[in-house]
Amino acid sequence: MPRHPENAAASASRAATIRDVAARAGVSVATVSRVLTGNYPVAAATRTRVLRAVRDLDYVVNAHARALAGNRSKTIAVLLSNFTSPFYNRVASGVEQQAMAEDRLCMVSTTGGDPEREVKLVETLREQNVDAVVLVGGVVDTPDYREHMARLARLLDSAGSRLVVCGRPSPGENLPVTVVEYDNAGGAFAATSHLLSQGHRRILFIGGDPANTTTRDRLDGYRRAMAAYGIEEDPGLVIVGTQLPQFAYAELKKRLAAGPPDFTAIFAWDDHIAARSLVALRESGIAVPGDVSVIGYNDEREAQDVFPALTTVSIPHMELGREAVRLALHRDNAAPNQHVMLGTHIVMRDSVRPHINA
Amino acid sequence: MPRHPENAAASASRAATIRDVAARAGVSVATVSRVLTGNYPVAAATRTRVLRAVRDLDYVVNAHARALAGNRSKTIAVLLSNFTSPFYNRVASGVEQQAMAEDRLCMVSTTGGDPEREVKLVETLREQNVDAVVLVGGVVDTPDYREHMARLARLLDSAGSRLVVCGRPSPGENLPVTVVEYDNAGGAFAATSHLLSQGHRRILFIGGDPANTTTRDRLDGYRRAMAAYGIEEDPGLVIVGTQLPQFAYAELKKRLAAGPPDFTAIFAWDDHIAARSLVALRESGIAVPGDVSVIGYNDEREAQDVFPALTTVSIPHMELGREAVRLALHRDNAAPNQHVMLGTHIVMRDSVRPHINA
DNA sequence: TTGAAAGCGCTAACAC
DNA sequence: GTGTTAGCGCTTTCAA
Repeated sequence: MPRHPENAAASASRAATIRDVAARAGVSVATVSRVLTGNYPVAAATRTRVLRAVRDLDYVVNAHARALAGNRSKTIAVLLSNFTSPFYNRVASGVEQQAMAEDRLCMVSTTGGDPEREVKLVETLREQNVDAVVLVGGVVDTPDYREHMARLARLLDSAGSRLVVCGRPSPGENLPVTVVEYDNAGGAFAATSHLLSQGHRRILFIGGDPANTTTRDRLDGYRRAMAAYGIEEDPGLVIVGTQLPQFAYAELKKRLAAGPPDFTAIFAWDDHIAARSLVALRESGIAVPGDVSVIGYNDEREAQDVFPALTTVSIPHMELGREAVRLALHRDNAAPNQHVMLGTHIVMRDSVRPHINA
Repeated sequence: MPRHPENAAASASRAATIRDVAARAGVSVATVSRVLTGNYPVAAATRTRVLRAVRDLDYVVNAHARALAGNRSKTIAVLLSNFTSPFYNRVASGVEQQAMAEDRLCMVSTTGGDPEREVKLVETLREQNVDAVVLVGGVVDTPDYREHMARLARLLDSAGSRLVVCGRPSPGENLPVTVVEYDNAGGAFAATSHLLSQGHRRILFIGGDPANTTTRDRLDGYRRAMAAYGIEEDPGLVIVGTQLPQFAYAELKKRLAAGPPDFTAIFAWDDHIAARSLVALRESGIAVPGDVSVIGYNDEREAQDVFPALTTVSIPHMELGREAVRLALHRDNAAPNQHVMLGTHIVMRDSVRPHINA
């Protein structure tokens, strides 16, 4: 039994198309299209009729047909290493915010930190015809990987899309890629300098995967600050391995079990590691900041809730994401590669105290 | 100057299409399509030639054309209230995991907790022809909102898509919607009962927006547990308002400044609020769990890092997300509405101690 | 100001 | 096994 057209939308087995709208409004599909895209003058009366038909039929354009017919797909893709790191999420949040402001949809996927999977996802995103692909976070930087990135950048570029890397170094010069960094090494330099200015000389660097670019840069800042104070590096004061908090926790416990700390301050790779270090310290009967000072990185919410509240390095996460989208969408075709670096700053709380007997 | 076809991919202004591949492989587009979708037998030699052409041209299918030509778009959409809540992220993580396992892309957007924006986003997602839309997290449940949801469910359904609500009550019976809940009230009941079994009688419930369904359920569990112990409710022991940690912090400080605590335990709306409560308590010179016990909800990573480590209610976040996708994709058309409820459990740590002088 | 019609790139009958 | 071809729903010339 045929249904009344009035009821069609609510129970139709097939979604309404532009043709249905045109028929109902008594105009051509072209006119409907014009009303909907709004890029062409249409008589007011006609527009009203079309709009009414659209409402009556619960019509929405088919984004795929629209994308196919020439327009881009109006989406920005973000690739994170995982969903559960507040750091990445805040960047993603910034991306999403700006994407929305620029009338784009936002698509988030995770790579699990696996470069291979990252490459494969970019392929898939290429299929989607996205406006830009934003890669967030540090990575293991091998020549092989760089080569892959370079290829992806060109591929995306030739498809009218854009590769943006956010919080990681450029995969190379003269590539059609947008780089949005924060001053990672600078933040580490500042954190270490802060500790040094408080009289600390034996500063333990803990956490992070040494192959990771983020670790490399933070370690670099740490070393430069030490050198600037004329302190030669003690390799025994650098504990790296993985960026898992439990790694740092276990290492610290082991070290503290072996004897009293041979350091007066800790520069933790990030706030999670700092938080777990606080626990290890407390369990070993060492007071913070009484006996040992601790400084973190990232200024995560957690930093305010642990005891004592963490002094840490704040990164402009959201702004990183926003800038990524802004740059990718409004790029100047004359200048193929864009590169900006955002600053960081220290947030002082209660986990650092001057060291007197230096 | 025309380029060599060999170089075309790297610098073409136009991405390769299936026709280019067909031409290069010396076959028809249909054959290329068959090789690519793999749903039809093709001679081995032909397949090899096609695959080579694909590689040579850096060809990837146009997802929009494919979606338009009949297939669904192979994407799952997730709507969160925000990106920065670990709770939502873990659910999103589960969704993404399962989506990937089912060979789907995952699209995440945020609503800022605004029902109106949620509705608008679902519209946009409808344009995208997604396989399913997963709505995560509690919401302000008004009749108006329910009506909207019902409409969206039908709309999505008629477009062959599926609405999944995750961690919030069903918008109504007999609707083509999948509901994946966790036992929110049950968790609150267990948490409160745990406190009661430890001898606590004056238990402060703190945090949450009373209009929010999550708050409603947790408060319900709290009350049922109190009633089960024959304790009549003291409205002065329920502090609700917003789910912002600073709200709970400020309220608690105010109350503690006015005099010694008139409660021996706190049931915090979530772990963030519990963490901030810990800070407020510490600042007011009240020992935890010596003077006051605290229990949280969600078992966020933070729960392990604060001092003392929080006893809390664990929710199967990831499983919630996975189940949402699983159900949405493999639904039985005969049974329009699906509904599952996952259990919660208490994780005991150091923030609860028996209350002696009860 | 509006309509007709030619694609966009792909899949899936339908032929051979 | 493989090729031909008719759409999928939309945008956009080109005409009127």
